[in-house]
Amino acid sequence: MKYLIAEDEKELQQSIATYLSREANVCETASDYREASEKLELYDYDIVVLDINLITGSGLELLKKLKEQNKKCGVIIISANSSLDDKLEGLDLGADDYITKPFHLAELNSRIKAVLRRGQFGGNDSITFEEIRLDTLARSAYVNDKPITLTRKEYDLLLFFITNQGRVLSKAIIAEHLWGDDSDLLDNFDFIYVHINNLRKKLTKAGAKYIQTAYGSGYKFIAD
Amino acid sequence: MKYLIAEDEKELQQSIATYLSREANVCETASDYREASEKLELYDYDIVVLDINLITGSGLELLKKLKEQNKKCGVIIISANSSLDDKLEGLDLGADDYITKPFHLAELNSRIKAVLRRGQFGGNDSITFEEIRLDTLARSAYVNDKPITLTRKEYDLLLFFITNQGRVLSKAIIAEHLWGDDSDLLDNFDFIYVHINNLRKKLTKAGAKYIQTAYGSGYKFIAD
DNA sequence: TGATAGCCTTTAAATTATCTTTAGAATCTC
DNA sequence: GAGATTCTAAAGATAATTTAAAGGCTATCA
Repeated sequence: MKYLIAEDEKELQQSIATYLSREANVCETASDYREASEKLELYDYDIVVLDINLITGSGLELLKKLKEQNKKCGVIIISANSSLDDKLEGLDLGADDYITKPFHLAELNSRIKAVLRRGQFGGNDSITFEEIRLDTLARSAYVNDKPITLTRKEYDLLLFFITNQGRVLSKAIIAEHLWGDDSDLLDNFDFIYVHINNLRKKLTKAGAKYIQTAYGSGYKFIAD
Repeated sequence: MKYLIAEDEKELQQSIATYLSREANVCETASDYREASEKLELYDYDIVVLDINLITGSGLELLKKLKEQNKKCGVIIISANSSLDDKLEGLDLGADDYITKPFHLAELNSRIKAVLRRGQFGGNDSITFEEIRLDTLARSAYVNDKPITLTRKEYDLLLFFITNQGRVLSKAIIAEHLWGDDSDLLDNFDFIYVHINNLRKKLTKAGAKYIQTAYGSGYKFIAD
């Protein structure tokens, strides 16, 4: 999972980011309207935590743009005052949930989880593809209802594949989504081969082989 | 796609080139003003990554010249300081985007992709010609919505044909665009025959035959 | 109009690049 | 510190690209 925290109060931003980076693979931040807008244009996120009262521009504006571009990421609004108007307008514009300052990080986290569940996984805690089922709460995987044990990276990789089924995913895209762009690894993607291989072995052993190699460009997850 | 990296810090230049050469067909470099200027005059590029602070001459100067020559390539400026002036001036002069040092290679890559999308493909991820459709994100090709598997060179060749439809493309032009000028291959273009033949076979088999031979001058892609 | 030289098509083999797989070292987690 | 996970390195397998070569086609000029 890849999150973006758009919040201009540096301290709050940092504490949110620190807390959530335990949950997400990649947790990036934006400190003003421009940065947030730019990052949203450049990258795909699963979740955006958006402060409505960004100093340099309205979060609502940003939200509007986001939804016009038809991005599929979930949006959770932070509003400073408890004025209902902002919240309602935000929800009208397509935000998935809101939270009012001050709040507990744990609450934000569980709201995010709820949004992910509702949005990406169709209101369900589990997401399925053919005979594969992922329990997103427990982060566990099943093939034909028999559990298979996956490591964290394997689970993340499988989830990324399933949520992007049919699309060719280059090693660069996979690396960006699972490792972020702040890593030393990024001049050498070879380690991805190993994870692909490990995941493939486990899936194949359980009778599910959907990871196809697109020679020279990446991998794709597809039913034959 | 053909990129030029105009950057005089050797190390940075190399790491950019290494990263981007996974994405582009041809990724050439220029280490000073003269070299960059020369290459831009001689060859066509889809993207130029241009350091504004080239030691031996101003990148802005180069940009100005480029735009006067009305080249259609996308330009992304690298600026060392975060001084807004340089950036704004750059954008004024026709740069398509800018990025400030230090930056992540993945970000540069995403910006390039965005510029290409906006510019060359009219803001769209897929590009069509009659019953052929290319999904530029997935690097996959369809004829009448049925997928056809192309190798990397075949895909690149087809994309080059479609984006230059109707125009006679000499083998030299094709070679320059798909292989660059730094190769040993270039005193003998015969290998292009093989790629043309392979691509033709696949397209014909799928019911699309648009590659016409212009005897003695090249090939062109055209509806009958 | 038919001989010829240059250009193109096609196939197969050689070379090169990319991917798979394994084993073990480094790192993280409890 | 023990066990699991993640990453590195390298050898082997597979697919793509290039080379080479034989034969067909096209324009040109006797």
